[in-house]
Amino acid sequence: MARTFKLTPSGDSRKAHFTIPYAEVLNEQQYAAVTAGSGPHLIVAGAGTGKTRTLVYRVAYLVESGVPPENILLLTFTRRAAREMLMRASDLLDGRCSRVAGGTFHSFCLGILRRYAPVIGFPNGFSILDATDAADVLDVLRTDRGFHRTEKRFPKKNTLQAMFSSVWNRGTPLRDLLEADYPQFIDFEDALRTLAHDYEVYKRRHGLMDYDDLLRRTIELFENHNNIRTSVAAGLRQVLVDEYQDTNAMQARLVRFFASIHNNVTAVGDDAQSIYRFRGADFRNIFDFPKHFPGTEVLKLEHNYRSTQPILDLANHVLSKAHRKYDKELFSEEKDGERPAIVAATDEQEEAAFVAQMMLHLREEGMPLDEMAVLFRSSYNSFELEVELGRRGIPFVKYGGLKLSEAAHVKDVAAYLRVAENVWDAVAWNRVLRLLPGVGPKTAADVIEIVTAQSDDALSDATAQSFPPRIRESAGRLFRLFKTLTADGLHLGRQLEAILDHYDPILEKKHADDFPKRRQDLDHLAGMASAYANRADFLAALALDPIELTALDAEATDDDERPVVLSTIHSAKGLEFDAVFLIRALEGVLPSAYALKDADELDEELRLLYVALTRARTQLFISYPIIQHRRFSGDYLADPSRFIADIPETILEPLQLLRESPSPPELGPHDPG
DNA sequence: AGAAGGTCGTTTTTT
DNA sequence: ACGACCTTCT
Repeated sequence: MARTFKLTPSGDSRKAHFTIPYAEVLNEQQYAAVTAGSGPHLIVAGAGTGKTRTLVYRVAYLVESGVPPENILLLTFTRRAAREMLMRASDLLDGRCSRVAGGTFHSFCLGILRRYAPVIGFPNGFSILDATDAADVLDVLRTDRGFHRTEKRFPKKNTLQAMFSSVWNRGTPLRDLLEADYPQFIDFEDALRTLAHDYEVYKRRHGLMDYDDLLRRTIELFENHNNIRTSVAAGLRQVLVDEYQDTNAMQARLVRFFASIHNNVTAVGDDAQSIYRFRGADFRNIFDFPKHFPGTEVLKLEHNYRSTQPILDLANHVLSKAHRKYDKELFSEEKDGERPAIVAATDEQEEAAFVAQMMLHLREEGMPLDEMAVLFRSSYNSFELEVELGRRGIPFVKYGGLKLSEAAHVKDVAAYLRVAENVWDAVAWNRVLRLLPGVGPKTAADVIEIVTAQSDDALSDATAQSFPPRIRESAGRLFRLFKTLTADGLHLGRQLEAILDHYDPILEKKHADDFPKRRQDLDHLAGMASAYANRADFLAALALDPIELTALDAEATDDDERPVVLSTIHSAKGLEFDAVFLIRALEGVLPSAYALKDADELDEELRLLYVALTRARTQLFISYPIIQHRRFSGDYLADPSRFIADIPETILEPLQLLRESPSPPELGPHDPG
């Protein structure tokens, strides 16, 4: 490691003129965190204590203290979070914070790798594989090796992808992972190693990186090329990390690299809100922070400004039931407020009717719709409610459902762009070739072999002529499309037009039933594309920025009233609302059926509930259906979640639904007395 | 042989 | 609504 020599600020910058009255707008603990000096800092912040606000002000403070914005890095959990925080910081300082670098670990690493990829044997224009793409590659390799014809059941593509991803994200050797989580596949250890090796070779050969590669290849780059590590870290005078409790070992490692020159890190997190264990996150990371950064100053934020005391009473009560004890007790300045309510509905439809009707009631009392949120464990938990809201004309957006970028038609269009960007991208080739009539797995594989074997002009006419006669014509048209796309200086919007011309008839044939809806999505996509400077940026955004499908719909409807939010609890992290409805509080849902046998996993489900409850400012409703309709197993009686059973009525108030007979169901007012 | 079409069983959370 | 798997068509 290079020797370092620290310059102390000169007299001038020390007397920086501050335009923001920090001491007046922040409480004492926040002020201490915002104005903390150099060196490593860990801010342990409970839910609703102004964590985001503190980070925003710290960014502004650093800029005002004379740190150039481009030397500050703000790492957040989503790119949306980074954008919002930097916008707020910029508002505080008339735009001066807009040049702060911000984003997710994945997007920041992507930027580094784009620059240095050739150093580790990848093209600058390497493609990014999402989890589905990665699984598809593994499926091809699995078949090539003949593992689909084993006597005993061999793991399927999605399982393989999950297994290999866990090895990296959890830092567990394959053997240990198999013993702990996949004992049924333990005999295949050697075969799995072979497959993992094939996968590495394949990605390198075709210029592909999956999500995990973005992190581990950056680590590899820093480890093997000290000069690159030094030059990147030298430009990062301040590193701020949000949601530190949800980082995994690779991310913690990256933070150490980023801060390895200046040693100025501010990490913010709450161990009680760690909810990404399945992705290798470990809340213990947050306690290891002081070990990794000697001399860490630990600061705390404890005053809750978000929720009323009755809501915090429930949250505290729930958390106290955790296996592992948290020394955490949230207190609010707002002592009054309504008790959270628990509602037992007869079935999912009644639960949906209750939520919809209570929303309309709150709206009549003056609460804006976009100050209400419905939270749930899994994205499909809201299907009945979506129907009900549609019936009543209540606008909504849904976060955490199916992503636009994961829809088949969007992946198809992206595949054309990917081939244009990286002709060796076999995954994209496979996709576009399979769209041609008469092309299945075999023909596609043969064509990919021919194309990727060309060293210079892969898209030449000669290449096209070597294809089987039956696809020569359609492949020729495909090649002409790629010629158009790669022509110099063709605007991205034009490129999408060319793709849609080619793709339209294919889409119409493939999805005759819902062609107009899908076509509309693609028009949105083309509209979004024009905001990007080039193909690579657009493709990166598509791969790393989740674009929710219904969020697009909401923009399109141009309604004057902002919509209600429907969200998975995971996607609601960091958000807050006046009223929160938590639906499907059932055994097998929250906690998930997958988590029932492991104490650590159960604790994570409980923290998930804790996160959901602490999103609420003044109103909190928990509900569950007594009878669940299951499409396959028929109706059955469900048990309320163990986490909310047996809570004293002084903390969680039962709310009886009264139905006016015969129908439609009419609901009683919140407080009948 | 390899593509296309039909049927059955199934759904955690995300970069 | 989607994938895995099986059957039928070219």
